[in-house]
Amino acid sequence: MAKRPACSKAELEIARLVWDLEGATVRQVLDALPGGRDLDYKTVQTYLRRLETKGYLKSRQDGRTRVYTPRVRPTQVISETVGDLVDRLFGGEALPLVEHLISAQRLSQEEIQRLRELIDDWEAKRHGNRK
Amino acid sequence: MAKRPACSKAELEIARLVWDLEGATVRQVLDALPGGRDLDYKTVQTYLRRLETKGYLKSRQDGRTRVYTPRVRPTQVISETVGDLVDRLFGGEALPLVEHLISAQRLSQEEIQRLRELIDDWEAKRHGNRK
DNA sequence: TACAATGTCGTTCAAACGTAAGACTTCTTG
DNA sequence: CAAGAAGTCTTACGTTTGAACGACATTGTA
Repeated sequence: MAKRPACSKAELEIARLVWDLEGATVRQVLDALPGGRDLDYKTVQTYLRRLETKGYLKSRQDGRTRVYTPRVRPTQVISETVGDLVDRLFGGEALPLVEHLISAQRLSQEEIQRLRELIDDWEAKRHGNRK
Repeated sequence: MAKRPACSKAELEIARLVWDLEGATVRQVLDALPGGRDLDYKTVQTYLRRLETKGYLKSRQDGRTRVYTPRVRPTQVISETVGDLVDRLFGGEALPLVEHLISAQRLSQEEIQRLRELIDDWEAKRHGNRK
């Protein structure tokens, strides 16, 4: 698959918002920025344009405004990004990352509870128990 | 705490090796690079120097060679880096990251097993059983 | 002893990043 | 209708990043 140029941190942040919004205009992205993150309209516009030329988004003109939509699946990009982080920061091992999340209290008690359920499900599925 | 300048992806990769080696020279880092990652001696040297000026490492002269050692705790840096990723890519939610690791098969079956044990331990500790 | 290795420190250099400003055009509204 | 808000597309620009080169000093070894 033709590899598109990597997408930078700031761009990634913007791309995620477009995914979440399932397509968005500059303004919608701007409004969706988390409180505290204060970017200029023009800046967001630049990131969106770059994301398009890099192949992460596509866009269509809707009247006077341009609407950007995903062009590659989010999971794809997430996979690449997380993979890179795991490689560089944990030598390719994913488990230490999860351990970190737990010990650094990045996961709340409820989330850990939820995680356990996820694992249970996953295992049930794993060694397919009859109906 | 006086914030040191962020450390880049390539620098991070090098820093991690220094932590793992618990202090290292340029050559040791070079030798510790994962197969496939082919950097010039000078390049590694540059990254180490930059990591020092950024405050992540310190160094002492040992005879003719310079030995670099950690200056900030690895967990500190991991925390910042992972936190940033989680913010930008998952809007601050850590659980989706773990979900991704599981569904994208970034964790082997054994690791998931191991993870469950970790959670068990964590919970046992969590609602402190007397003694 | 001569010379290839191995080190050090300072420089370089193009590309990518982060963040916007300019110059216009087109709606919207007092 | 006049003026500002909201868009578009282009261009800019200092800083980092990734990756390495040069010049020079020391060392192990044929």
